[in-house]
Amino acid sequence: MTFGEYIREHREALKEQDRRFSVRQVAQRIGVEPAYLSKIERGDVAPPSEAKIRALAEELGEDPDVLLAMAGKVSSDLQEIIRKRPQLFADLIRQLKSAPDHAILRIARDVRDGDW
Amino acid sequence: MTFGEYIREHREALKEQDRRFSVRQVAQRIGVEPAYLSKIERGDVAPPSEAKIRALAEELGEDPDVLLAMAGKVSSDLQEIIRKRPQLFADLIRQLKSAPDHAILRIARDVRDGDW
DNA sequence: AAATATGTGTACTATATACTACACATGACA
DNA sequence: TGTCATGTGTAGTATATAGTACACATATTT
Repeated sequence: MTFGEYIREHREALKEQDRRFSVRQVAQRIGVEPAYLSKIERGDVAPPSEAKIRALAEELGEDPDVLLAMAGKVSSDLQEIIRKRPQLFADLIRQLKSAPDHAILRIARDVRDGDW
Repeated sequence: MTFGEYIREHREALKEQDRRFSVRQVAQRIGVEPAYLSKIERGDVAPPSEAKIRALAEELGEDPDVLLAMAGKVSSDLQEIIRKRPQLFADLIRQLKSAPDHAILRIARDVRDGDW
């Protein structure tokens, strides 16, 4: 499923219950032209900027990191974290490339709980 | 220290011992015009593409992830790893934002050794 | 039936990215 | 001293990114 398809699907679902989720009205709320959002949803143009994707995520109640990923992007705040300690993070992330989900989850939990 | 300054410094250092490290010759080996490399080193233009930065890292014996970071970029292979599991990695990386170096290092080591 | 809202086609535009090509003054060296 | 290499100034190019503006046919609402 492409970025555009995903957006369209979820926007239309919300529209069932609330007609404020038309292309035009969502476009207005996230600050783009309706024709542009329409083209994005149909894959006629590339996904929009990170800022617009974030606004869209907020509007549709979706996870911004997931939407950014579908758009082929990585959140700029994550990039900044990595850029500040490139060797440490590059090494760790490559190690985790083939780790199972539960292992990554557990590490995140351990770090959060301060078990280190 | 900027990307350009760093490159110039390290290239000049190598040039002391080996005159094959002139702007012209390095430029030729990494596949750019000498004038362009000159401008990069003086910060006259933005850092080059990821591919050229990698070639430069190879040529100067530097860590590509570090050079990419100085250029304000994050390696595309890391971005791809994150994009495949955005929630897991986004969460983990944000957790590790303020973790001390030794903690991140230890996690990477633990993962490598399979202690999980 | 009239007014209004909706989705989309077409045609642009502005800025950034990632360079090349050529010329030229200066310095090294044979 | 002539040749060759060196670093750099100027000008230009191709492609990507991130959109806008307007018009128009088709619903939907009043």
